[in-house]
Amino acid sequence: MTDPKKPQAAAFDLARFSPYRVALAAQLLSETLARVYRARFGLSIPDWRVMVHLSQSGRASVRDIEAQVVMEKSKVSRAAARLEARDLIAKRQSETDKRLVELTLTEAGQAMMDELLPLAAQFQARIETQLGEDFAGFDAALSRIIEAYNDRSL
Amino acid sequence: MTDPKKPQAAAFDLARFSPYRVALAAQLLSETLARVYRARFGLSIPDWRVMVHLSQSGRASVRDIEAQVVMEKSKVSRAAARLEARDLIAKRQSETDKRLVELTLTEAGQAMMDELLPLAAQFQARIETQLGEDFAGFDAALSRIIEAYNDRSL
DNA sequence: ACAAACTTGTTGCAAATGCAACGAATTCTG
DNA sequence: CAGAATTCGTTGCATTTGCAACAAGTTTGT
Repeated sequence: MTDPKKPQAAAFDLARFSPYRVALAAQLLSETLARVYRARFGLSIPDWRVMVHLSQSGRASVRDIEAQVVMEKSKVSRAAARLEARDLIAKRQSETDKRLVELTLTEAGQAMMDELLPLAAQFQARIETQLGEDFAGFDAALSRIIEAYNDRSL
Repeated sequence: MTDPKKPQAAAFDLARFSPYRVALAAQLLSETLARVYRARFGLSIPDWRVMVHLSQSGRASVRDIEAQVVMEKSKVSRAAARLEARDLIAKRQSETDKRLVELTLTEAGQAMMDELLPLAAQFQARIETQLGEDFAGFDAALSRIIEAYNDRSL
């Protein structure tokens, strides 16, 4: 018999709380990846996100990256400054709109991504293998969450 | 025909990269919750995690929380200091091992959790509803990830 | 029983972060 | 077209973070 005085509060268990579990999974995956990025390429996660986006889009402004990669613009700006200092990307003022800064990969940056992206793809493949039949539901759930909470709801 | 010069690098797409998607989902969920914790209770996420753990375990040392809630001990220590200053938790030296600090909820802290936990439970229920049939696979996948990456693998 | 090794929690410090403010550029409005 | 409002990127500032160093306490090995 359980103590009738404690209303049990639905016996809340942090270890079963999805927001906590997602945060934990994200942290573990990020740390694993960050170890590779950092050790082999000297990239932080913001750095890496900027590099990947440029590798995909060819060129992009700070604002583009802010929107598509979901990082504060100041974070993007500082990542870009770091990457430019290392000559991995080039920054130049856009000609059509002089407020915008056009970011592009340099050759060195391109070369780094040629080395890095296969590793990332491999990591992705590994995750899919590890999750097996659960991957589909997992990915679908992520899509729903991302969509549902993408603006300031609740 | 695609350009034979670009090896395509498996056409890497950040938006399909699971670590990125998980990080994004975690960020969105955390922000949503943090808004509630902060606005209604003045708690940061580290604060909230400590409170929840104490609410479950009754008493715990910094090290216990570090292990079970996966937060750096300095983060736990500082959260505990903040919470003690607000009189939401009590800190005292353990009698059996004087290195340890025993943390417990004060009455005020208990009262806060009595108000907070139902909201959390409600949020959890909402997520499960939103994810519907995908929730099972989602949760199973999270378990696998958490288990697989919980030590310094890769 | 004693020294060495380890554990626990706090703190100093440098780096990262979020936010607001800003200057420059552009768009909107009448 | 002029002035107001908006957008863009950077930077200053206060806060948070992670890491290493540390003091205090405990355990281990002999």
